[in-house]
Amino acid sequence: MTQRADKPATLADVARRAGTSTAVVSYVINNGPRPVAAATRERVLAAAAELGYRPNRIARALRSRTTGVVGLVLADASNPYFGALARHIEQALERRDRLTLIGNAGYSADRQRHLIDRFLAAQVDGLVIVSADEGRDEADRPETMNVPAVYVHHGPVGGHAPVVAADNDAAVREAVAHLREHGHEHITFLAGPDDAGPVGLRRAAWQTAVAGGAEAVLLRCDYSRAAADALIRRLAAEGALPRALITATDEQAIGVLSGAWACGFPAPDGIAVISLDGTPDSAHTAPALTATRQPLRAMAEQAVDLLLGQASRTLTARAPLVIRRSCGCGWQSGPGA
Amino acid sequence: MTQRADKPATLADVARRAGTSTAVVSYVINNGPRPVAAATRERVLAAAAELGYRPNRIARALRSRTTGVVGLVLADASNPYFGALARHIEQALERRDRLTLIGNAGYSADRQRHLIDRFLAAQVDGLVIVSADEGRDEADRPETMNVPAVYVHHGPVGGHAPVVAADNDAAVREAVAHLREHGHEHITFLAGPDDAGPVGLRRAAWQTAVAGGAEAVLLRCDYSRAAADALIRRLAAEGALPRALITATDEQAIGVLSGAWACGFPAPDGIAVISLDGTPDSAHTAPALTATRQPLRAMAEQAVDLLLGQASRTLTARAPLVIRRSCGCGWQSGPGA
DNA sequence: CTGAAAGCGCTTACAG
DNA sequence: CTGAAAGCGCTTACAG
Repeated sequence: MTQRADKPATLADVARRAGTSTAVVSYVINNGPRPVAAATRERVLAAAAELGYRPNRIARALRSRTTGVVGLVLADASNPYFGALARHIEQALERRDRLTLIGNAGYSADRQRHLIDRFLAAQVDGLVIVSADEGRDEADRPETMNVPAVYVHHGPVGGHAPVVAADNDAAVREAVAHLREHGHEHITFLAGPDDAGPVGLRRAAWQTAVAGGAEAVLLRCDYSRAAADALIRRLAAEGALPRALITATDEQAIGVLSGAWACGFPAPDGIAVISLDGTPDSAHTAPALTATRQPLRAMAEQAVDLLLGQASRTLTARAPLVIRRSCGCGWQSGPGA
Repeated sequence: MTQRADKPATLADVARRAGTSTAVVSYVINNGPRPVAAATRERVLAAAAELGYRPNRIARALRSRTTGVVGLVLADASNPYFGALARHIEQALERRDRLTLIGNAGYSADRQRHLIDRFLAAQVDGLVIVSADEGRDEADRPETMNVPAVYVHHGPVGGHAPVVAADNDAAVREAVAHLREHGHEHITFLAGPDDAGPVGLRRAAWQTAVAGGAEAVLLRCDYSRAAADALIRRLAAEGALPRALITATDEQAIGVLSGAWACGFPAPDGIAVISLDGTPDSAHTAPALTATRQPLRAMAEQAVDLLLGQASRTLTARAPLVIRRSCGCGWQSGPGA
């Protein structure tokens, strides 16, 4: 059936073959905006099928000023947390028949701004921004440009764009409570290099949760496994290894686990660890990581609905604590076992 | 300087302001294909700057039939190996002023085909395919469609498109040799569920490398951490845990490490492990994973050069063995220490 | 319900 | 070196 032509068939080819006008062909291909007689419709559909007609999205975009493409700005796709988020966002977009343009900003505000400019030049219908650090003013430019934007994971301080993120406060409270059930009084927190982004929120939530309890130590390091690994080794060497630690991110937790193991203080006996960024794969560390499970798919769905105007309310999703072994829980038993 | 207009400036606006034709403006914006007098050029540049002119890539694409967009088909962006590859490919493309459309095929040939169709409809200038399993014939369609394609990590059996991959044979030989230096005679291999993709090549290379030695056991499981973890637990329960194991992928190695730890046979004493997919983060497992380091950035650069016609030869890059602890090596010492 | 035609913003022969 | 104009493949008032 499909034509063996060198050139792909155009709307005009279909119209000619169906003996009608390009307007009518457009109406049936797009189911509107004008009605078409059933008989005509059949002829058009048949002609399109015979010619193997595929609409040229570029031409459509030029005329209708909507591309069906959304730009996704990411800090770093090789971080599994962002990678998983990217996958869910791409799939949510795909379900709504949109294409995803991706860019890695690499934790740099300059690169992020540059990527957004390129996406804007490509006429994206919207922007999904997964930023790790503080969004500067430039992150707000998209609104200015009349392109809808939504932030996932974290948004800029004074921005107008919606922000989709999990409930950091509840997650931190739950982690602190769980470590207390294990009998820990000193619950240390491992934050990022500064209080930027959601990690700042988590740090604050921890501060509040441990207030009134025993003295609480705040640790900081970069978000890489390597940095956390090195920090733990240093602390162990100084005899200052915490007994119970909540890490802001999975990557840090993984570094803590490997560092502690290397120093002879493996978790959970040497150090009890809970992470706040749980991706599915955090189950396969040694020992298995107890972590807050970020509802990535729900976040992606909501972000995309918001972006495409199919939802209006921003609801912060619950991030439940998934209890595994790094906190000190036994195989099947609860705290204290 | 930038105009406060609601509508972005067009080529025609710039031409009007510079008192020239759109053709001339196009020539200066694109540095060709016709020469322009220096004075005219200055006027055009000034006008463009004053109006904050940004070329409309959609219009350009419709006219010139080249979009500056490349489609990247990936098995799964939440797998850190693919995520890292995706990041390098996007950045290589960005350096050459191309945009990257991304899609997750989720290990499904149907979804991969569907994604390629969508990318083709969006008029991509090329396709980068990072396929995990056997590429079926449909993976070859791109050539038919006159869109250049390049496979990274693995290509279909009888395809014409170039394939960029690391040297699996050499990597496997090196891993086997290293475990032998540690005194292991029985070197087990953990492959995927079947011999599809590069893993099949690695399996074959292992077969060859161990031929003539002691009896060699082949294991298989899915590519997830969970599957490898479960396999190891089962083997341990049966008393059939191998003493030395090469895993086809990092994800499997991580699952092996966590499973072995959970069973009381932690690596490297309980089981010596080497992985063949080393990403930078494999350094932060417990114990640190000895692995073949895939030259991801070099692979991405080469793939993109090949795609854009800036390179013609496919050279398989060396994937050196990075010795850490899971093979049994000590802190600073070599094999046997 | 249908058709002829304008126009989206560019690029590029073609003619000066 | 420069300009007037056609045309890329669509969508969509507008007029029948």
